[in-house]
Amino acid sequence: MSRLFAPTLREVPAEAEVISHQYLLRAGYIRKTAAGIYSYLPLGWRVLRKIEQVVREEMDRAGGQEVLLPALQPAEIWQESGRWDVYGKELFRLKDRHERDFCLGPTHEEIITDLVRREISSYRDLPKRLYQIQTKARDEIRPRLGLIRCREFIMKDLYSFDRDQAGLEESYQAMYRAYERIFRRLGLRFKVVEADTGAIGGKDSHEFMVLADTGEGVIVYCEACDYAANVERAAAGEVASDFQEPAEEMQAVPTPGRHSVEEVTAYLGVTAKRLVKTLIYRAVYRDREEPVAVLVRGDRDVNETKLKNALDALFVELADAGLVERVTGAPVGFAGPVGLRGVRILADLEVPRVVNAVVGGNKADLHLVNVNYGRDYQAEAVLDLRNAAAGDPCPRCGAPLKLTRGIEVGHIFKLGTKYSEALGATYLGEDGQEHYIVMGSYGIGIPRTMAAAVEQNHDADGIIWPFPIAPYHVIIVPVNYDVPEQQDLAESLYRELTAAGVETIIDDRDERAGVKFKDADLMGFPLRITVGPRALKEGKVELRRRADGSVLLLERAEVVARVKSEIAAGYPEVEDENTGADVGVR
RNA sequence: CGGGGCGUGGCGCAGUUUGGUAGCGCACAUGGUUUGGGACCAUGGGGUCGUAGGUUCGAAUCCUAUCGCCCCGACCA
Repeated sequence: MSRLFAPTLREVPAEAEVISHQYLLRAGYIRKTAAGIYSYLPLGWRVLRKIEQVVREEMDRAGGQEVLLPALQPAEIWQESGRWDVYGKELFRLKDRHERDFCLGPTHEEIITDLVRREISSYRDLPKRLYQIQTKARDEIRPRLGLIRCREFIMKDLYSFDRDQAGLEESYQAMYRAYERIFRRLGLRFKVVEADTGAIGGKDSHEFMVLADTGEGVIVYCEACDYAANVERAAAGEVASDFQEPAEEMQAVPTPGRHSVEEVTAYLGVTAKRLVKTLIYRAVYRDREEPVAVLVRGDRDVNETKLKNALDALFVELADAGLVERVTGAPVGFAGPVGLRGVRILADLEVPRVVNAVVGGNKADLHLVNVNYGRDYQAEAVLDLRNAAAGDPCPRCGAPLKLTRGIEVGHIFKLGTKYSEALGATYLGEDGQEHYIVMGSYGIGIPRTMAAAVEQNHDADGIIWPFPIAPYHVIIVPVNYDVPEQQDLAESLYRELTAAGVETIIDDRDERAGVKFKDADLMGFPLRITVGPRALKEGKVELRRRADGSVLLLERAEVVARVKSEIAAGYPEVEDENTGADVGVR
C-alpha cells in the first residue's frame, strides 16, 4: 500500500455531484482528464477488470466469441448504413492526412456487419455471436455524473447473426439470461425493463437498470405481475374517468397574466385534471418540418418519445415562442384546441374524457371553460402520448404501477435486418435463396456498472464493494507498523492469505491508525484485518466487515479459513439452468 | 445549443462590490512530541490569480474577447 498509486482526498472535489463520482475520486480510483474523459488508477482498473471478467465468462458461456474491432473507422461504411448523417454531432469525426473522413466508433454495428458480410455466405456459417470489450467514443451533448455519462467509456458489445427471426429470438433470450447472470454475479440489485430502441434502431429492446436514486432513467413497474418498462416506453393506459357531471355551455373567461397550469387552476379554482394542456411541438422529418399541437391533461406530461414515434419524425421539440404565436395567434400559455386551424392536433387517451375542460383561448389573457371533446374540438388522433405515472393501471394486469429510478448498465436490441439490408449482409439459405442475416446487438457499459455499484453500495464513510468486484477482498491494517510484533504478524498474514489465493493488500504506511481506517473505509474493501495491541494481548486479531462494521476476534490460526468462508459467502449464487449446479463463484 | 453557476499553489475556499505589491484550512517537506477512527508544535517549499488583449502610475479586482469546468433540458451503455 505504501507503493500503491491511489491518492486519497479528504475533501470532495467541487465538480463531483453524485456519490459514485465523489467516492471514486476521493478514494483514488479515477481521475478526470477532460469533461467526460477519465483515467483509471490501479484500484479502479482492478474493479473494471473484474467486471469485464464476469462479463467475458458469461458471454463465452452464452456462445459468444471475443474479437477486437477497430476504434478508428472509415466514413464510407457509415455513409453506406446512412448513419454518417443520422448519428449527428455525437459522432467524433476526424480526417486523416489525405483529408479522408474517419470517425471514432461510438458503437460497432457497421464494422461488424461489414466484416460478417464479407466472410459469411452460407446458412451453415450461422448463427454467430461476436463480442468485444473496447473503448467507445461518443461526443455526448452533456457528459455528466462522473462515470455515468462519459464521452469515452469501455463497453462490451456483442452482435448476434442468425438465419431468421426464430434464431434471433434464441440469441436474444441467451443474452437476456446472460445479462441477468452477470448483474446477479456482480452483486447488484437491478430490474429488466422494456425500452424504446432509440438511435440504434430495431424492434424489441430491454434495458438492465441498476436501482439507484441518482439514476437518470425512470422505471415504471408493477409489483403484482412482473411488468417493468422505462418511462419512455411504458404504456400509459386510460384511467377510469371521475368526471360524471353533464356537459355545460362553453364560455370564455379572462385570465389576465395566468399562463402556467398552476396559475390558471388556482385562478379558476379547478384541479389540474380539469385542464387540457395544449403544447405546440416542432416535428422535424428528414425532408421537412411541421408544427403539431399535443393535448394532455393538466396533471400529465407529454412523452416526447411516444410523440416522435407516433409522428414517425426524426425528432420533436417544444416550439419556441415565435412559432407558438404563429400557430395559435396567442403568446405562450394560452394555446387551446378550440378553433385551432392549420396544424395537426393529437390528443392523449385521457383527453376526450375530461368533461367541462379548461383550455387556452388562443388569445392573450383568455381561457375557455366547459369545453368538451367532440362538441367543441376534435383531434386528428387520440393515442397514448403521456408519461406513465405512479398509480396508473399496469398495462398487463391493471394493478397500480410504481415508479423508481435506475442506472442503465445494459441494453439489448433485436435489430432485425436493419443493418444487414443497409449493408447488404446476406447468406445463401438451404432453399438456395439469398436472405438477409437477422441481427441483434447487446451492450454493457463497464465503467458505468462500476459507478452504479458504488451508487448502490456506500455509506457515509465511503464505498462498500460487493465481494465480486472489490479491488481487494481484504486489507490488513497493522495499527503500529513500526512495532516489530505487529509488523511481523501482519506480513505473515499477508503472505499466508495471498498464498491461499485471497486478494489481500497491506497498509504498511507509516500513518496513524485513524488515517488507515478512514482510507480503508473510503476505498471500500469488504474485509479488514486489524493487527493491534488490543487483540494482540489475547493473542488474537480482528476481522471487521465493512458492510455492517461487525468485528470478529480470531485466533491467528483460524484467520485464513475464516476469511475464505466470508469471501465465499459474499459471492452470490447463480444457478446453472442446465445442471442446477452453482457456477461462477471465483 | 438554450438557461444557471464557477475558474485564485495538489484539494477545499477567502480576497473581486470600493484597483494599491496574494491569503486561510487540508495536503507536501524537515525536526520534535504523539500514536486504535483523518494528532500537535515549529520551520519550510510551492501560485504568470484559466488565457489573450485593453483601461490605469498600478489589475486577481474594471472592460472586451476567448478557453475550460459544473448543474438543469434534448441523447445514451
